[in-house]
Amino acid sequence: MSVSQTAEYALRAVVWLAQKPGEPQTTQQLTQGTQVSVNYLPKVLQPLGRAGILTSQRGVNGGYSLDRDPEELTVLEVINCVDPIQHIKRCPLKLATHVGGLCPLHRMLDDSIVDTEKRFASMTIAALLRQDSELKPLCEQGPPTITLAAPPRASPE
Amino acid sequence: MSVSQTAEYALRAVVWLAQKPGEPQTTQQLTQGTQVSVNYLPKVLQPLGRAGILTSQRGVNGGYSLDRDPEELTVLEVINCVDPIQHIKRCPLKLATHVGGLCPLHRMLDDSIVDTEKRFASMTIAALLRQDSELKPLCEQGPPTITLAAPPRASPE
DNA sequence: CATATAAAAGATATAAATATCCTCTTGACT
DNA sequence: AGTCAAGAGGATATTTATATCTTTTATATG
Repeated sequence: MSVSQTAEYALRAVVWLAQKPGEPQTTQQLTQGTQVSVNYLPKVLQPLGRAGILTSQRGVNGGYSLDRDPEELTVLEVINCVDPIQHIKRCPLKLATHVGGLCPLHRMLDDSIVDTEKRFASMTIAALLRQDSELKPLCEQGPPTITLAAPPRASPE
Repeated sequence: MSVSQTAEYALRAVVWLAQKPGEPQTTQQLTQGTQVSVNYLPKVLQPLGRAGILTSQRGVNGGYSLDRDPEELTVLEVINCVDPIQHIKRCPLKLATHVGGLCPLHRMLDDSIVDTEKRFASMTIAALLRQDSELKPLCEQGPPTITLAAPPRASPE
């Protein structure tokens, strides 16, 4: 994939939270919504918390909530938070004469990185939600809260 | 990086071989030219051989040589050979209603993969060599063998 | 045909990414 | 204050990617 598994998990979580404004989501709920392992999810969310993208509340009725306006939050920011995109800045071969520039091969590889980065920078979370798609991000078609027609008792696994 | 280390190594090797037509290169020579570990290089080159991108000759005066016209060989082919680019074809969450389509999030991630792929597909090895750059791919300007001659190069890391 | 050379192939080691588990701390609400 | 829900953080496990090492096989050349 173009981004790491962890970064993709982070995006899932942020997109999910953006669809639940004002409703702090517990790890259980996020797991249900994003299909990310309940064990791994906290590890993914912590850097997002430190970066101020989301806030977490402990204790009863706690959970995670998005702390940024989805209109102003870009996909790139989320990715860079958990798994920063690395440019090719110097010649990986450390050739003496290639200091300060890249040869055509590495120039091209870096160009593709820059392009991807631009795409991610110009895409906000809100834009994803707003998209005219048959499919809502991460959601089954029915009301997301009553996914299982069962009480909000998360089933194990 | 946008491509795996192994894929980047493969590109280095192919670019190097393209600059040495008619001169089979031993692992030693390729190592010198590409700075890829002499132990790892064969592992990288073998899939390229199986795919008919290069040929190898054992024994005295043996080595690897490019078996394809650089004008017709794309960066994508080389990459796909050692580390195929994977599209997002199905919803990674396995949502029942997302069969046959991608939600905006995964649509966007896949779009970026497709874009990268297009760039790689439209770039030939010959185009890399032909590029009007100060720097030749992988090569020092002077004779590659005398890398450590120059003293006044105490540039920053 | 013997020998030196060079790649192929397999086995093993190391490092990094991903995932799991367990304990500690926080905070809301009695 | 006591209690319990819920995240934080550390330690560990697993998997995958990367790298190394050793043995085997092919081949040009004397």
